[in-house]
Amino acid sequence: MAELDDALALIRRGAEEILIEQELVAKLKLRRPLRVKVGFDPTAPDLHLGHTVVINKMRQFQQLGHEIVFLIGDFTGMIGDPSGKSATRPALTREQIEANARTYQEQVFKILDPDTTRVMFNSEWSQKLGAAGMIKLAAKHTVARMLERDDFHKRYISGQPIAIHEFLYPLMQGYDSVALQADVEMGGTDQKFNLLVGRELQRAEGQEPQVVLTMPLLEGLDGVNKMSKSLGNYVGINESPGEMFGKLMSVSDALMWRYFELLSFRPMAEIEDLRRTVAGGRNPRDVKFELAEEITARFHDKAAAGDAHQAFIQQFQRGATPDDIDEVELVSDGSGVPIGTALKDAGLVASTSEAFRLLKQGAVKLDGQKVNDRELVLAAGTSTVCQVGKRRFARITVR
RNA sequence: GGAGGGGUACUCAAGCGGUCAACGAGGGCAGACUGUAAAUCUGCUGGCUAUGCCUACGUAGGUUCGAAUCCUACCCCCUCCA
Repeated sequence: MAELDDALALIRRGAEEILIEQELVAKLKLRRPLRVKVGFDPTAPDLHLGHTVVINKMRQFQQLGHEIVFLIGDFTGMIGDPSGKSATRPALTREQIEANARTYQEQVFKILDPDTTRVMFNSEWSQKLGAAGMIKLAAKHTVARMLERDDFHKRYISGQPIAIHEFLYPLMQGYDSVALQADVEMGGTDQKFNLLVGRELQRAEGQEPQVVLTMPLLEGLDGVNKMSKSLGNYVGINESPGEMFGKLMSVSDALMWRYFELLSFRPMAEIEDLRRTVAGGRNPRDVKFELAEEITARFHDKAAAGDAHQAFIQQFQRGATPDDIDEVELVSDGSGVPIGTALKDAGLVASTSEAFRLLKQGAVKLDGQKVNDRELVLAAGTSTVCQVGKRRFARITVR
């Protein structure tokens, strides 16, 4: 039974909740590959590390020999998951959805084994359901039950709008589980309600209900809010090695351990060892280097991660200018470009007003020299390394 | 269908005829301190080479010397009744 215990330990790692764990144990004992379903919205193929938490868990199931279904919610995508805010979703065309699906796979197969991952689209069965089937499905749930869902409840009592079609989302997602006869479905904790609906619908169809496994929502770089693109506290998996490495280095020491648990492929025992060395006096920064390098290497390669590490040390520990800074060429009428305009046009600041503000605050350096004169003009024919704050650089050449 | 409440900057939230580019909080950015950490302190936080001008308080009009503030219509949201 050691094998079963190991499998269970791996599945439990980082998981928020497993409903119902006893059922999972029973399923594992069957010694057959379990069908593990995870749904993805086809609208946002721009993945960040937060999304990879669940994908990493998929990978673990895959390593244990189970069947992974990567389900693209092209049908449910038309509804739009109500979990988020109330942004109206533009209807996607078939081509867009397929393009997004491809982008997904490119990104996701950096983590998952493409050979043993089944990619499916839920329109395959949802489309056939039709209006009649939809009504039948809707009859299986009550408004009161729907309002139990936390975000519906909150929106309801705080007077936020809830559109009727949003109620359909959990039902359709649950129907996916019925169609697939899923053994396990995973998602973020925000998905818990939807996942549980799947259990009920399966039961209603006489199927054995799926086990629901929720993963925590990864905290973003600020350590407070969940990682999301709109909050700007994310690390995109398509970002450059330098960006990725730098962003990972900016997480707090406390958050670093969370990232280790949810993002690193290292065994937990090894992570515990690292924790002990830090408790014993090792600089947490150095451990963070290891994390940043592992993650960067995953989405790029080992060499790139090493380079990013070196560049990081150069830039921040030695205060040097990074060597891969953006080159910007500005054209003037011969009289040069005023500093405010130059910084704006180079994309270092959003507006000349912001440029002036930052100048006043001493955040602007030209060739390493702090400047604060807003009347300054970058002369034609010169090339200047401009720095705004600690991280924004550009070499501005004026012609 | 009826009655009432509400829509202010990234978010929440004041303001209810001039002193409002709009209090306050959060967030964000910058500076100091550091390990580009966290915590803390300080400043900034609509645009325009600017001691001024322009655009903004749901939308469109109107009243007024002057409107986020008053009036009219419209749009959107919420609550209660049906």
